[in-house]
Amino acid sequence: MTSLADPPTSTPSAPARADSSAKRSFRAQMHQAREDAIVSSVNRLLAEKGFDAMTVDEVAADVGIAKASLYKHFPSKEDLAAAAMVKVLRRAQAFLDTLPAQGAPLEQLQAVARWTMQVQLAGEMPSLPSENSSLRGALAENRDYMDGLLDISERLGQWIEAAQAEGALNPKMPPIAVLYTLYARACDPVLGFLKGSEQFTDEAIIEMVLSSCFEGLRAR
Amino acid sequence: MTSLADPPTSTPSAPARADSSAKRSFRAQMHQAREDAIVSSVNRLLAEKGFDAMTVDEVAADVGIAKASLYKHFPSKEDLAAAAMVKVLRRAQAFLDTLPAQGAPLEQLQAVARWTMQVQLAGEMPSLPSENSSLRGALAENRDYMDGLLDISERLGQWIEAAQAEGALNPKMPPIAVLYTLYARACDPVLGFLKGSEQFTDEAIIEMVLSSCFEGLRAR
DNA sequence: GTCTATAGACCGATAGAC
DNA sequence: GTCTATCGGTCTATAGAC
Repeated sequence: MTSLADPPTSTPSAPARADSSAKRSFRAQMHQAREDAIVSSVNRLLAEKGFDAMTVDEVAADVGIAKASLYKHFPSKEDLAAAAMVKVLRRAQAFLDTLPAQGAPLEQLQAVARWTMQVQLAGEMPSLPSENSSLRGALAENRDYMDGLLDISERLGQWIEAAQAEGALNPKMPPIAVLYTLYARACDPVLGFLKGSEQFTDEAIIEMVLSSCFEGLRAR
Repeated sequence: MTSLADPPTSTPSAPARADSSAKRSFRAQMHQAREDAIVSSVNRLLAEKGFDAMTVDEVAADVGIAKASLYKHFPSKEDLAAAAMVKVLRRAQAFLDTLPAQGAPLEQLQAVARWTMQVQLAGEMPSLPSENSSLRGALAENRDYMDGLLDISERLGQWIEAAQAEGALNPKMPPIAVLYTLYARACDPVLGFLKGSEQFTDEAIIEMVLSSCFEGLRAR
């Protein structure tokens, strides 16, 4: 009875509007809006407390809906978190799309690192437990997540190899190590530490970490 | 920690090892041995699962004692973790003591970073949740922990400033940022990622991360 | 009438505390 | 070994939109 796939002819009484403003049924819009609100809340809560400390009651309260309604959208807490992770991957992909295709590889990589740190300082970078937890498994099963992650790694990998080929990046470093090092900037605790010291602006913090990442601590 | 049957001693963390025929009662020795075993187990479990995922039942089972006995030694899970943290601080202080006092500051700092990464790869670096959690507060209240952390920060700070003064470290970087960056190496997820790739030895991983930390990703 | 969201009680398991 | 709190997840009954 429950047809998840929405046929285009859902509302019989609704006259087909001009295609310019016409869209899915009112219900579907509400559904989508609620789902966006859920993912947005989860994203923030995940960023500020982490997966284990986040409770689904909390999410429901934050969104302003009943917990049972949450489970109409996502069958488990893991799926909730996975949806948030997929969202940031989509955001990252969208950011990559904005980068000029012919830019210098090194600058592309720096731009990406800068972006991930901005997202983290904005409190919008979900922190997933690096090792343990049921999340690992759930994410590994999630097609959207894995595809997105692979796509991003692929694109960064191209730039890394190009930057090494043209002598901009240290060629002695395995590309995989460079990739992981960049990913690690997204959850670098140094950002939070420096922010907590209240001595620097967000911009200054990002430039410092970016510098230490690419230029190193040693004097040049 | 509340010392119930502790003889009046001036120094809280006495060696207590060499005195086989010493004054300490048999009970006290047993007590100490059990406590060492507990802290050791907590240290390992904390390193491999983190504070939230670690249960005290697990700790009791791992040590091989009753859960109730745990509470004879530590009044709460937080104190358990704090004891493990204090232990690694003590190890770190002991390591700092082994460094030649007249060594080049930069090399001292590199040696410290290398040591923390070795400890982490050995699965002996307890990972504490950087932000949230009740642990933060408990640690901030713990005198031994705060004193040890301050002492280490002090000594590293001296080297950092000395290294900058002699032009070995980038003088544009605030010392506090350098300090946090070095601390962050102790919990750098890149080590685990690279180890998981099974392409490198532990030594190679450490040298790569050490290089990226001090030399930077960019070609020199 | 039919569908769906809501509020809130409710259950089972687990973990910390004692 | 027991108590108690919490949390993930479910269920029911009511209300309202179509």
